[in-house]
Amino acid sequence: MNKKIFHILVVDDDDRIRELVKEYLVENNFLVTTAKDAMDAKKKLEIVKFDILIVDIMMPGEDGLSLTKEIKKNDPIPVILLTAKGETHDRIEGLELGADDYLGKPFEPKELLLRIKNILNKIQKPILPDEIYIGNTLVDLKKFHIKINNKIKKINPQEKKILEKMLESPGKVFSRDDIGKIINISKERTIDVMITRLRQKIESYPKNPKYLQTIRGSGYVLWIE
Amino acid sequence: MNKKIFHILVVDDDDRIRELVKEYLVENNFLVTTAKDAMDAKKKLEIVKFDILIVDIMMPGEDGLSLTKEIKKNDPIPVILLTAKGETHDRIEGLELGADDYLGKPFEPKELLLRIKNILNKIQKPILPDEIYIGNTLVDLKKFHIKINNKIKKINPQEKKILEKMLESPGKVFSRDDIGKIINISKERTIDVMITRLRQKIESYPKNPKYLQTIRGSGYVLWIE
DNA sequence: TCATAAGGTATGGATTCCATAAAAAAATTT
DNA sequence: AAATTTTTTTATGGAATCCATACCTTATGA
Repeated sequence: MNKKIFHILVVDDDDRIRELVKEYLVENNFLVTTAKDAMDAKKKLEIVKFDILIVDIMMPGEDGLSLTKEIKKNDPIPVILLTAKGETHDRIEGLELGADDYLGKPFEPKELLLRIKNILNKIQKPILPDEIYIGNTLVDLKKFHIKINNKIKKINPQEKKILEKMLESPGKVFSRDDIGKIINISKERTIDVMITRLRQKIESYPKNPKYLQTIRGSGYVLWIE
Repeated sequence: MNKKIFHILVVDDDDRIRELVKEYLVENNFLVTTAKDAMDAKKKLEIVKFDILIVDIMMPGEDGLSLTKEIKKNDPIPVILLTAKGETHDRIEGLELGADDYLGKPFEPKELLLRIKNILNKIQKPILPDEIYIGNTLVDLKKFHIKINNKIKKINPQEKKILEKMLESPGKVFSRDDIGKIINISKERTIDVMITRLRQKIESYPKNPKYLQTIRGSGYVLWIE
């Protein structure tokens, strides 16, 4: 049985780095395509589906941050940003934009490989059906709908994201940190608020939650029956 | 805006014609591979997946008809046959064998291009029936008509294109980018406008769209019931 | 049982995103 | 080339959502 071969797109204007990275990754059994700038990258993204993107922040023309932002709008593809030494601000901005990881230049190829594997581990997500039951509550993630007691309620994108993740692992305790990572938020109260809202939508008696429960000191769990 | 690049295999024993056709198609943004006889062609077909085949009927060794027949047994790939002048009988036989089109030599490259595009158009799109219902709204794409509440409204070419694509995948979320690709537009507001106009035509209550809905942050979906 | 930590929620400002009217520009028909 | 239709842009207001804060409630264990 063969493992799936992952296809990586490396976007960097520096020929040397591009080829070096490519060579190293190919040695490690990845399929690698390179692009020398944002335009080139977008062209290739339209034609082929990549599993992961490695993007240099500093590039002539459209820069890596902007490219990442644009791509992430339509595609949840994982992105690793390459930043020149000390670009702390960019790093933060990059992560906020939805980059999944970053790596400061100069870097050890081995380190890059590590990050890639790390990300690939994470993305092996089970595919959820469009309609899922939580007790008698019908959740339609695609439509952003919840049907409870014959009433239809709408959920918003953030709520959907959280629900989606929790539905992938019913019974698993999600710490606030976990949830924060899903929707890029850190304040604890804010996360509580989102949970409250979700309860209002999926529970018949939100004050006595049956499915979306609090684990004091640890976080929240979702039970689906 | 970039389109998918199609890969064409040209099979002809005549070097001159092979190169001429190749050159012309490459100029028109196709990826072209050539083969000088049936054996050569089959070898290449095993290695790479082509989108379309152009085959000369008259060839030393296995001829074009036989080759077509053989290939079509395993692969529904579209084939255009090239026939010498006056080979009427072959033409008919060729079409019976499953060739998708034929072209009599000598031909204008432009004519070949036309046939290719014609075929690619067909295989690209799932075929929709002429009349489709969206709820109680009757859409006739061919006539550019929409019949809603017993009134008939006209849709414009662009509107038709969008509707067509969305009807091919009801329930699929189309990002503005997706829609932009359909009609070659990039401005987001412009796309909003087209959606608004479509709503005016297919929805009974355009302000509360039931079928053509907005997915905030993601795009638009069309539901047909 | 009381003090304290942890969790719940109502509220609202800021921001982002979307709808649409109206006008300009382009394409098409007459 | 005038008229008409269609496409595209622009401007604006409004709505949805995000996110934080303040204040309230509940659980826990000393």
